[in-house]
Amino acid sequence: MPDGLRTFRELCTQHGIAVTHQRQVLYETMQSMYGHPSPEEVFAAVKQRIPSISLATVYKNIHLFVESGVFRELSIHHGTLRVEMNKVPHHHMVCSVCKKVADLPDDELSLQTAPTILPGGFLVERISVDVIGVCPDCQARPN
Amino acid sequence: MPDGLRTFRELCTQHGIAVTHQRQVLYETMQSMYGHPSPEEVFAAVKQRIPSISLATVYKNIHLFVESGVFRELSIHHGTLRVEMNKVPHHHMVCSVCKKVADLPDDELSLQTAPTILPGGFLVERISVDVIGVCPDCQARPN
DNA sequence: GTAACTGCAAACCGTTTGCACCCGC
DNA sequence: GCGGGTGCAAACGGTTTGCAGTTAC
Repeated sequence: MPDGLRTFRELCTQHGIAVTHQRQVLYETMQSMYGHPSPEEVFAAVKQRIPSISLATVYKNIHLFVESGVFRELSIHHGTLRVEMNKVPHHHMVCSVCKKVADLPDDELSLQTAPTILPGGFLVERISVDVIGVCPDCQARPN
Repeated sequence: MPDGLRTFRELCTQHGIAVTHQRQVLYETMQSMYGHPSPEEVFAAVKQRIPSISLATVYKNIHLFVESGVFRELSIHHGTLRVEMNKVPHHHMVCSVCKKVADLPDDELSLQTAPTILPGGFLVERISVDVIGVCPDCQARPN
């Protein structure tokens, strides 16, 4: 049995999901891609190894990977445009269950003033801190 | 001239945008709403004062407010699902121009271990730090 | 007067769903 | 053999666009 498959098989067992060819190729492809590609980009890449794969399968499995803890969602957001109207500097508490966003006063969690230019040449405008967790409502609610 | 209009007029002058009735009501409504409502929710609220307003106008003006600096987008993301495949703890540099996300090693910007439960009863799982700014490519590129 | 703004309807695009068939366990 | 996975096509929902009429400056 090739190494890749053995490893992937173990990973699936660990996370309680079934092993399929599509799943394995998807996983390997994602691992090999640089940065944070979109589902469409992943789809295009996987298609080179499995031309018949469908975009729906890619979506279903990316979600499965995220739900089962193999990967993580980059940013938890509502999927719709949200705007900041609070002028006072503050951070956000984002509930990973219900996705609600609450403001967190700056002084509960202070952060040093950042350097203006980071080593790589990135020009810093501001730093956004999201505290990800579970809000009181969702803690109380039975799952 | 009522106070609200005078203030809004000044705000528009400051940000270089024209004053319209829809714009003013939209602004006031958004200011008065709690949290971070979606465009649909804002639309529903504004409709109570201007029943004929269209959703397109709401979208156009929210974007205008964001572009001209009256409000700020809550989270800069691609508008599509992105997944974290890098297991090493790190933060992100998000370019506000091209929206690209690059990883930032944890040690360039360290953060104290967070309390597990915040004063409000929020259960913390992890803290996500985004450094928002302009990437080298976009600094070099003529606007 | 003219450029910008509004409202409408249609188009768009990323994502999800229902279903018939197929495959892993 | 059965339950879950796959591929397809159609549906969905949030957002954008083109356009004709209207308004701000």
